[in-house]
Amino acid sequence: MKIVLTERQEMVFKLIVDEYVRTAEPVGSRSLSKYMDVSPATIRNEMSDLEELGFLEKTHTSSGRIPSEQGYRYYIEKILKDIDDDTEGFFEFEKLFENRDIQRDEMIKEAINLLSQATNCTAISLGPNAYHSKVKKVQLIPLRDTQALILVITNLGYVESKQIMISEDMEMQELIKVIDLLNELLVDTPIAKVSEKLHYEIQHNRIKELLKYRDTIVDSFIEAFSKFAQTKYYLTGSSNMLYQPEFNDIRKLRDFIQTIENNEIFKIVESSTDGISVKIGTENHITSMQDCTVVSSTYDTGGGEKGTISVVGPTRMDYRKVIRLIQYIAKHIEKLYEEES
Amino acid sequence: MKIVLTERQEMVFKLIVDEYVRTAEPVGSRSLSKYMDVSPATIRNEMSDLEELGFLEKTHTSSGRIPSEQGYRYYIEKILKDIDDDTEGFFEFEKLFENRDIQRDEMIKEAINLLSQATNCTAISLGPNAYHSKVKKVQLIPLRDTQALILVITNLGYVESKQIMISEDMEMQELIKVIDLLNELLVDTPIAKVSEKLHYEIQHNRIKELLKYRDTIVDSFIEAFSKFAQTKYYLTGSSNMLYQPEFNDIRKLRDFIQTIENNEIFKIVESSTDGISVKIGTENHITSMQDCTVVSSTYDTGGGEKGTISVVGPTRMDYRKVIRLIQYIAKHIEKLYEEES
DNA sequence: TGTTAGCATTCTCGATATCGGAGTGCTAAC
DNA sequence: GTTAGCACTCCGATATCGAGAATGCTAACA
Repeated sequence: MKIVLTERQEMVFKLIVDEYVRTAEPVGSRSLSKYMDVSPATIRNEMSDLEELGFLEKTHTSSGRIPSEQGYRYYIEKILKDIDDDTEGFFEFEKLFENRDIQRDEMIKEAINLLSQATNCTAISLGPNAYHSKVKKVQLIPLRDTQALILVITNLGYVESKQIMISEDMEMQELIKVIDLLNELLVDTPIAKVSEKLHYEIQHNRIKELLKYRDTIVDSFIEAFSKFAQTKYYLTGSSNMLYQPEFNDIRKLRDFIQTIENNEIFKIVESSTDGISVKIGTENHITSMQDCTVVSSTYDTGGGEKGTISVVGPTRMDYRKVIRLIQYIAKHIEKLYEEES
Repeated sequence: MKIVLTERQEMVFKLIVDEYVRTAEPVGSRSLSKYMDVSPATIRNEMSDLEELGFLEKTHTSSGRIPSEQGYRYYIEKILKDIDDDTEGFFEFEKLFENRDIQRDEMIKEAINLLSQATNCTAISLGPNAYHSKVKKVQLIPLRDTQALILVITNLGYVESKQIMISEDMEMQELIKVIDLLNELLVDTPIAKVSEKLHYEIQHNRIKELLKYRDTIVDSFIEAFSKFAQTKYYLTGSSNMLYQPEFNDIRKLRDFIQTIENNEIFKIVESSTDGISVKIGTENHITSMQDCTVVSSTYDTGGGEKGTISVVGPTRMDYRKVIRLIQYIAKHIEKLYEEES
């Protein structure tokens, strides 16, 4: 069932959220009365009703009110409904995205830096990994007598390498043949299918040459291929938000740092669905994040891959600002990928 | 001038350091008397003398004693003098280094993980960067019509890449010529000298072909080269040490986290000289690290490059354990590099 | 001369008490 | 439906107190 608030309730609620976000202090009726032309007593009555509806909470019997999780949820739904596309206040970001001299990955990294600064929260970029791009070329480059470098390059420009030892009983001619064969087999194969394909070919004995070096060369290549599957992430700005009053409790502070260092935070971010997702407080299912909200947006790279931009901050964050920024950045990154293809 | 302590002073001092390291509490005369067969009063007299010599401190007029920076310094010098090479208690590490299936960089990373766990401190691995290795090969790999990947490979097996756009007025034949020329010029040139050499050649007009594409291709290559100069680092375990009592003060905790996130901590580690270096408290010149010690050891990669293994922890750390471990790990990494060359 | 017992003194730390301020809920009047 | 007034609650800052753990000093002892 849908709860409908009166206009004045709406106003009281919005004022409380805004004020609480600004000050981190429970909001009392008297301070609200300055913004409305009714008396504190009237506002108290409204507050009492809003509390009964589940939108507000008290920290103790005679404290002011703070928004509840449900309250935030309501507040955010309203924001998501009328997000504008205007870019007011995004000057730094526009300047960044207009810069043609910076490579895409660098640009994403810098956008994350700006995002964490602008929001005073932790900002995270996740993926995309190269798992779904296709093999473009496989190479072997001799470095010294006993050593060579194997290289794998994908159609999207990802590169992985691995050094290998060359024992004396391998002949260079033979090695080159192996590489040629691998190229023949693997070019245009999606990274995800490489291992499968190699095993298939080996089992069916189509490639006798490969077998001879199977243990060393082929395994090394498989290892190089598997590196593509690692998700690339970048996280920054956690120290900003630690100065927020919600982290005045030293245990919370420590637990949060640990959550970040253990990469637990990525579990939440990874699980986010397409489009914008907002996970408030207990919705995160991690104890040390019960006072935090994670806002994420995925972006599409065109190649079936998705990346994610996220902001982690106290539940008491400037949701409008955060959501607008994330959406803006995600769109622009998508555009970067489009331009390249 | 060299201060000589009596045997009993030596004993009192060592007991105080060990006890303080264990409990993080100032050590009183009565608790020491349990380990020595003299009365607390006698020990108090010794303590008083040791304080006058600058080895001990009080936290307030009637508190027990804690070691001073000078005291730690003395204690550490003694440890450094008689480090044994035995590997007692290093079982986990030995197991790791014996594993032939793991690549060097992965092994270093895992050793750093173990190091931070074993010491409850932050462990850091720095470098080596590829700045002093030599160009082995330069490549251009077409990806799509408008796009190509440039690759730079060094004799030590380092690889850097950069994607570039190919405008329509460039001809593939021409590009290949440029690459050939670059190879001719640069192979065997140390990365550090590449930029200089290119500029010299361009100025002296020896390479007309290059000029035509100077803005795009050559600059992109220079950018790829410059990536080699970036130091590679790995840091882990900062959340362990935050639970130590010296970080009970929330401001210290926050400031320390910030120091780590701002990479300031690397300034200290980078500046460490050859062999084992121990920087205690204020020797670090960073306010948020005044209660910390940084222990580092460099290791030699054989190619003129050096890497560093470091541990950052409270001044009250188990110095013997930390120093032995770091030395052991550094030696083994050096061995890994030797085996490869 | 070195060691030790005894004691006044100092300081920390946790528990308890006090008090002003901010805010609420309720009642009664407008 | 709104508002003034008032009793009540709770927080947080500050002060006070006492127990406990050390110390330094003095004087006695071997």
